[in-house]
This record gives sequence, C-alpha cells and structure tokens, in this order.
Amino acid sequence: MARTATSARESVVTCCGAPGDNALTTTQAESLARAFAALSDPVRVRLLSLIATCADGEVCACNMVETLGKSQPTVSHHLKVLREAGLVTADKRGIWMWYRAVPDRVAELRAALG
Amino acid sequence: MARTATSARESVVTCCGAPGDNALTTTQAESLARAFAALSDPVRVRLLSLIATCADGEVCACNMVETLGKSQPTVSHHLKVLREAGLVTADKRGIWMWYRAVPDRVAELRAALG
DNA sequence: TTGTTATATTGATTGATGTCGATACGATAT
DNA sequence: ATATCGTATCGACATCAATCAATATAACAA
Repeated sequence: MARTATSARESVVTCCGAPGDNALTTTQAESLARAFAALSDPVRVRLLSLIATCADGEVCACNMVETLGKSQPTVSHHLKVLREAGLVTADKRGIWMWYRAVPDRVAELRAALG
Repeated sequence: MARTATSARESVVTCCGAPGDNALTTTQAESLARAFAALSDPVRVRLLSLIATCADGEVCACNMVETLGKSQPTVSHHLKVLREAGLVTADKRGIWMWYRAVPDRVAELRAALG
C-alpha cells in the first residue's frame, strides 16, 4: 500500500519513492496488450516471421498451411487474429490470399519495448 | 497447398515463390511466444512499464497494488508471470519485494520485431 | 451450367487464464 | 512470546483461446 514504515503519526519513510509518471496509461497498455496477445502463440509468431521475411514482401496463405503443419482452419484462424491486431494485411487476388506485414504496427511494438 | 495453378502435368506456375528460409524455427517461435504471452495482459504491460520507467530502477510491490486497482493476489500473480518470463527480477529486502526490469530480455523481444 | 480449388466460418471440445476471497508464509516490532 | 504488515499460494469460478471436422463461400475453369 506504499504506506509508511512506522505505524503512526510522524514518519515519512515510505517503502520506496512514488512510481514515475512516465508509465503507460491504461488505454495505452490495453492497446499494446492486444497486439502482444496476437504474438502469444508460436504459430502466429512463425506466421508473422514468414510474412515479414519473405523476399517479395508478401506470402500466399497456401504456403503457410504446409509449412506450419496445422490444419487449414487453424491457420486461417491465426491469420485472422494477426489481421485483427493490425500486424498483417490481406489481399485477395484470384483464388489466393496474399498477406503482407504492417511495418508501422510492428515498429509500434518495438518502440514500446525500447 | 502451394500447388500449381493449372491442374495437370506441365505447369510450373505456383501461386507464389517458396517462403524464405530466414523465418524463425519452431523452437525460436515458442520461446518468443512465451515472452510475448507475458505481455498479453494490460495489467502486466502496465506493471513492466511501471518497473522499467521507475527513476530508481526498482519498484516496491506495495506501490503497484494501489496504482493498478487490482487485488493484491492478482498483482502478485501477474508479477510472477513476468518473473517466470524473465522480464523482471525480484529481490526481497525486509518485508518488501523490489522489482527490476531485465533489459537484456526486453531487448531480445525488441530485436525479434526488428 | 457443373466442377474444382483456396479460403473462411461454424460448432464442439479441450485446455489455459484472469480474478478474488481466504489463508499461509516471512519478517519486523513490541 | 504475540501482533502486525507485506507478499505468496490455494481454491473456486468464469471467461477466453487453440484445435479440428464439417460446411459454407468465392473465384476460376471447362
């Protein structure tokens, strides 16, 4: 409770100084937590890695199913989570879905850690 | 399935090039996902923020309960998750627990996003 | 039209997670 | 010794998340 070390009236010796005001607000923390939650699953970390490091800057979803060894609905679900977190965008061309990373959103996370 | 665009024998036109080999391994992804999972809750994001931005480099747990507006067991639980993820360390002095961030571990996450 | 392919959604199950009250533990003080 | 204070753990509950089979949707081909 950040209370004083001695019980009663005169002491000013708290257990520590007040926490700084540079800390994140609740709203900022919620936004960041949503983004980090999108990376809290190893499948999604690999997905973003595949997409972000691809030579052409975009990857077709069909490649990811075989690479990850998960079922197609599962991969589709994880890609949706990444999309909703703003970390990737999707673009349908013909029958195929192409995914790209969103560098600004990734940079936002990196900045929060630094 | 990264299969060819036309059905049968001669075509070589795949839907896209093979995904690069620079992507993370399963093991790397699992380690990162565990760390990101520790930041997937707004309470823990605020906790790490409080600890990392503190002027003295360490914060007493007692300050965090009142700052976060969560019960003491809840805050203790979240601090444990951060500790187990290697993002903070704890140090008991007297009755109080002092928490510090682990810069190397935070940098590890930042590097994974860069 | 019908058929095929790639992706998304639904439904169900299983397991993980956040929260808090109650309680236990450890350290200090009297 | 007892009392008090800060913290951790336990137990229970409610909610969320990961997974896949089955099905639906959308776009192309013939």
